[in-house]
Amino acid sequence: MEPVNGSLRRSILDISRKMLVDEGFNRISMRKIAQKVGCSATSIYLYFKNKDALLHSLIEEGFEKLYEILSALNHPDKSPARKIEDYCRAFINFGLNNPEYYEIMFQLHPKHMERYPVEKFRRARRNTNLFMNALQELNDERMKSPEDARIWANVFVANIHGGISLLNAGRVDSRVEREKFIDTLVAGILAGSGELKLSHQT
Amino acid sequence: MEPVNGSLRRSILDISRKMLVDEGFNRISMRKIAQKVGCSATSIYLYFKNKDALLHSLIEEGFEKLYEILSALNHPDKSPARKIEDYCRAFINFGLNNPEYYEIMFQLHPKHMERYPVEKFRRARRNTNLFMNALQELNDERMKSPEDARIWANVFVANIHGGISLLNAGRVDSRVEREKFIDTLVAGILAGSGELKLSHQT
Amino acid sequence: MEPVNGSLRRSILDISRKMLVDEGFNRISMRKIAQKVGCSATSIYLYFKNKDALLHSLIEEGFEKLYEILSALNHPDKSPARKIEDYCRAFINFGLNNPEYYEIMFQLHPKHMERYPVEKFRRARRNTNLFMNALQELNDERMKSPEDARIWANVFVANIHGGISLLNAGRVDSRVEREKFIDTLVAGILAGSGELKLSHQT
Amino acid sequence: MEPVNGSLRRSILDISRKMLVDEGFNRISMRKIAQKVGCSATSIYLYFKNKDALLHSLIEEGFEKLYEILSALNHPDKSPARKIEDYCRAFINFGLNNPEYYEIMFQLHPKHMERYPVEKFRRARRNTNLFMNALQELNDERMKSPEDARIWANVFVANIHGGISLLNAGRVDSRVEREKFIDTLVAGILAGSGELKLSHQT
DNA sequence: GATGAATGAGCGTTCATTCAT
DNA sequence: AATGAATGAACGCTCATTCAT
Repeated sequence: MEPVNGSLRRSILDISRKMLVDEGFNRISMRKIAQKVGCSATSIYLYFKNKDALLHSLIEEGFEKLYEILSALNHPDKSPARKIEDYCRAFINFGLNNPEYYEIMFQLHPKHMERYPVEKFRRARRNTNLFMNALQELNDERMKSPEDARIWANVFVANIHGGISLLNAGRVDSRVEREKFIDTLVAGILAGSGELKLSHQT
Repeated sequence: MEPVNGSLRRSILDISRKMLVDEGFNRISMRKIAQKVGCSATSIYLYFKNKDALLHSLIEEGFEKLYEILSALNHPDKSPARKIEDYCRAFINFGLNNPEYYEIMFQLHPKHMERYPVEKFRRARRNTNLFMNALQELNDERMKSPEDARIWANVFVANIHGGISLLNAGRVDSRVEREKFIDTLVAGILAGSGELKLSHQT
Repeated sequence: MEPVNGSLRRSILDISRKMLVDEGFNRISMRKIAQKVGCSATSIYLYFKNKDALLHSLIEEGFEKLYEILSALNHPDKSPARKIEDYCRAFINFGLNNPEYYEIMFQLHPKHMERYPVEKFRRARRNTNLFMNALQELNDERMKSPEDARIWANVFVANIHGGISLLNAGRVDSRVEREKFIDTLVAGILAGSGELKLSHQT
Repeated sequence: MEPVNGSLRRSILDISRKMLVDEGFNRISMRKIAQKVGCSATSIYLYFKNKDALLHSLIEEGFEKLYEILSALNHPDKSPARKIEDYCRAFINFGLNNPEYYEIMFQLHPKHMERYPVEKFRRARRNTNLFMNALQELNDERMKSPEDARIWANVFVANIHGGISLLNAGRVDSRVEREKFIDTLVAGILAGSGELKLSHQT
């Protein structure tokens, strides 16, 4: 997968990622990427079989990046509740700061991406698993079984995702302050699982 | 579903709505719609000024339909908690049963739809307002101010939306039962706002 | 040629003539004409076989109109030199005030208008003939034969046409005052045929 | 004329120039050009940004070509009167022999060509300036000021243009011999400016 | 490793025109 | 006398991709 000389490949990924965030997936074309990278459109095909393959690489990188961010918060001396809150906030920040990235990671329907090997989406699970593990560390009886923790972890991710998605799509009532919305969203998530509470009031 | 006679406009709406979910907004073309409808591409322009106008009509229909469903649940003799739960479940059902509508209603970024009059999205508020009103009926001190109720209503919608979105996108862990996921999602939402509880255990 | 009820036909001609001047021949469509007239596009076909036929009618009217203007200047008690100058100025005014009209009358290549019966262009000759007749009234020996007068008449029209054409196309040096250009153009024409002079200096 | 190898750009220019006179600017399409050239419509865009840019190139080439022809006649040991007559005849020949160039150079209204940078039309001035310079070399008091010479130069060009335009459009009376018409046109121009005379009688 | 040349397919849209009523 | 419904053809243009070098 790695080319002999990786620098051009790297540039293509970096630039197309930025363009993705700035202009949206359907608006970027191989031509435009090549132009910004400073190579010919043909050259992209040396490193990526086609546009889809480039997209797949971006998705993978996205999941990787998010996992790096979240797993860095997983200090052993942190309370599980605190971990969960930190995960939530970091997840939200990631989604808001990389909206188009986020779109291809979580909103792209597999049907629209048939060529993408489904199993790769499982990488996303690693992120959900962080939530699951923290939930199991809680002494909550509802979370004792791994099945329950998994369900709740998926629900948490869904809640987070819903917030990011509506914010990015501009569908949150404009009279609601962004900050308060996020705080309430996180508070709701934590409360939802039972005894969790926000670590501080804002 | 066939154009047969008269309502070609209706056929165009129905078919393009269905195509939306199968192929995504940017992948459907006027030609393809026409082909499936069984008319010429030109004919679409007899009923819709352009592609955007067609999409706008679909969005409007979606909001209208959802509001019809939710507002029908707003019986005066129902407890506010029960109302909220009913709203949640009906909302989720709508999203899962009409993924085509859902995608354009909640996932389409305004940036990609610049010509859509933003004010029309305010129709969506009517749905959020149903939640808000029910929340204010609760004797929860956190919901006393309309501002707080509005925030929570938006958070609820975000939570619901996140669940629908991940389910439709096939991003919920396949080991998690769909039913349980939905129940937990709703339970989490209700618990999130404080004293609310599921009306029945599953 | 006249329809039973001529009013709609009249409206179509008037409006399409105005649109022609305002927007150019290729920019007007049957649809747009119909819209401005306030009838259906189909209705235009009741009075004109097709778009070309409508254009032909406009051309005919143009020649007719120009002839009306020019022939009105042909008073018997006017000197031939004065007649010629009056013709020139009236011709120029017509061309400048009806630029698009003018274009279809004088610039439209027969090749592009194959369906237009060539003989109809002979109507335009009536205008040239006014010049020819006036030239023959002069006691200029060079104009004695009708052949010579005809040549000079055609040259005069060409000179006038050249001025109108360049002015309308914005191809006259912008540092040259429009008024002076026209005066010099007319002076040149009159001098060109020998002893003619401008009736007044400006 | 065939694309053969290398200069596809050249073929596109040549062929579209020829098509221009046969079919008119608005009637030629990128597709039709491509078809005649023997390449794909897309390929044209490799050499010209869009249809307008192609047209602009043609216009520029036309002005360049005409200037080459006229300026070659500007020998220092030639009398100004002779220069002017030579310019006239060469100009006319150019217009009659290259009607395709001519149409886009002098007949295309800026309104229909909004994107063409107006300043480029100033190249055409170089041609008018040749007339202007020759006129100033005359010992004609009416031409002493540069302003007057400029006006007369523009009038000369207008006269020439009118003749070419009507000839090319087939609007000169068919009973008039082409040769005589041209001779008379030139004679008229020369006489128009005062003491100029044809260098020979035909 | 990199590219310039080239293309077929497709896009949203407009057009003149026809036909049944 | 007039029209609404419908369409085939064409438009300028962009796209992802290929291929010879």
